[in-house]
This record gives sequence, structure tokens and C-alpha cells, in this order.
Amino acid sequence: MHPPTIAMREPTYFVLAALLAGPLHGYAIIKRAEEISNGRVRLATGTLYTALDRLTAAGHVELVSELVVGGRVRRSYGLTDAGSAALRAEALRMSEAARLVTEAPSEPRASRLRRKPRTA
Amino acid sequence: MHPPTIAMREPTYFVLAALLAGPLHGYAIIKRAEEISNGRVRLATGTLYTALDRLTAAGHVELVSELVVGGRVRRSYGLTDAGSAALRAEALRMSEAARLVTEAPSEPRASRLRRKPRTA
DNA sequence: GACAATGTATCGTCGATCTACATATCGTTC
DNA sequence: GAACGATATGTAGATCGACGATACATTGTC
Repeated sequence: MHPPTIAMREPTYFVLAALLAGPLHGYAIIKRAEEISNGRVRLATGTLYTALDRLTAAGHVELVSELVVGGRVRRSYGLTDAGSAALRAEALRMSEAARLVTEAPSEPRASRLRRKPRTA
Repeated sequence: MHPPTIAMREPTYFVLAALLAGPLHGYAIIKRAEEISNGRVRLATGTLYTALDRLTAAGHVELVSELVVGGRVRRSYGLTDAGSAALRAEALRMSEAARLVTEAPSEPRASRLRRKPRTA
């Protein structure tokens, strides 16, 4: 009938956010995500590499370099314009959702119990 | 090794947020979530009722009344103190995550291409 | 009589994440 | 030189929340 809720999940959001200051390779993304989230988001490797594949297919990130270090390929990923836009849209969505709760009256739940003292 | 990211998903968040102003029954939660999200969050019934079961088991919502209307039970759910706390914690998490992106420098991605004009 | 809105509920599926595993190099410490 | 932690990439299987579809029943409107 209508498009689903499609909110980005937290690990995906932080993969993109980690790339805001410039391209990074996989392991560096894990470290950067942990850093900018104050230790909250610790990406599992299974999450990271599947997310990178998915985000590449979606055009949100792109492979910017492949250099061989110690016989292994080290791939660096960067945000695309679409990825940057998606990240900012998600940030806007979250700040609006958060505002619904943070700007709500301070004792809203108990109001049904304590309201209308003049009718007592 | 360490606790996972455990972020609340958007539909779950809005089920709780819909109850901020007081208890509601299932269908009213769907309508209220759509209202406070400006039409963004349209909860599928499959999502709503399984979420209510899950949130009840977690102690985040509780059954506050059961009245029979037209031969059918209408159940109203309200936020518990734990649910209210979880909702506010989630709002804080989202506003902090959003701030990471909204307060980031405006052209961060392109900086690797356009930086250091004096070296040219 | 058809249809939309109100209302609760279950089922099967999908997709993102998670745990666990596999593999390899580098630098440090004992 | 063995052991270990950090660095580094990747896959397989399981879990879990969300989703679409479906079912059923009432009330009100056209």
C-alpha cells in the first residue's frame, strides 16, 4: 500500500558516519565507529563487511582504493553523494524523533492518575 | 565478547512514544504513531501486536484496561516507568547520534579532493 | 449491497545484525 | 623463538524485529 518505515539501523548509520571525514578501510571503520559513538557501537566484522557490500550496491559508499599490504588487499571505502545525503536525512529523522520525546511534558504518564484535582 | 548495539527500532520507538500522553488501545496506537511522525510511521498490525507482546514481556508497557466493545475485547496499554526510561534513553541516543552528523563540517567528503590549494 | 473505517490477531517471509569461525601479518614481551 | 594482542579481511549459520498477507467482526456511510 505504502512504503515501509525503512529506517536505517544503528550499525549502518555509524558505518556511514565513520566515513564523514574521509575514506577508510574496513578495520579502521570499526575503530572509528567505536570512537565517535563513545564506545557504544562496536561493529562485528560480519556486520561491517556485509554492510559495505550492501551499501556499495545501494550506491551509498564506493571503493576508492585497493592497496596491497603484506600480501593482502586493503580496500578503502568513501561516501558517495547519495550516501552523504542518506546519512544527513537519517540524522534529521532521528533528531525529529528524539525531539518528540525530549520536548514532551515531564510527567505525562502519571497525568491520568493525578489530573483534575478540582473534581475531587 | 561485548554487548551488541541493541538500538531500538523505529516502529518500537513510536509504539512507546505514542503512549507518552497516556494509555491507548492497539488501533489507536497505530493512528497516534502516524500522527506524531507526520505520516512517516505506519505500523502494520503484525508489527504492532507482536511489539506489544514483546514490550509487555520486557516490562516496558503494561495492560491497563480490558473493556468489551461489540463482543470484542479492547485492550489498552500504558507505559511503565521502565518503558518511559527506555524511551527517554533512546531519544537521547538518537539526538547524540544525529548531532555527530548535523554538526559535522559541511563539505567533509570532498575535502580529500579539494584541500590544500596552496600546494598546487 | 458495497465499501471504508474501526479493531484484534496470526502466519510466513525477509533482511540486518550477531555469534562464531577461519586465516594471516606485524610488533612486542618473555 | 614462542606466545600474544592488535591489525586486517572474510564467510556461515542463527536470531529477531518488521513486514505483507490474511482472517474475521462490527459500525457507519453511500
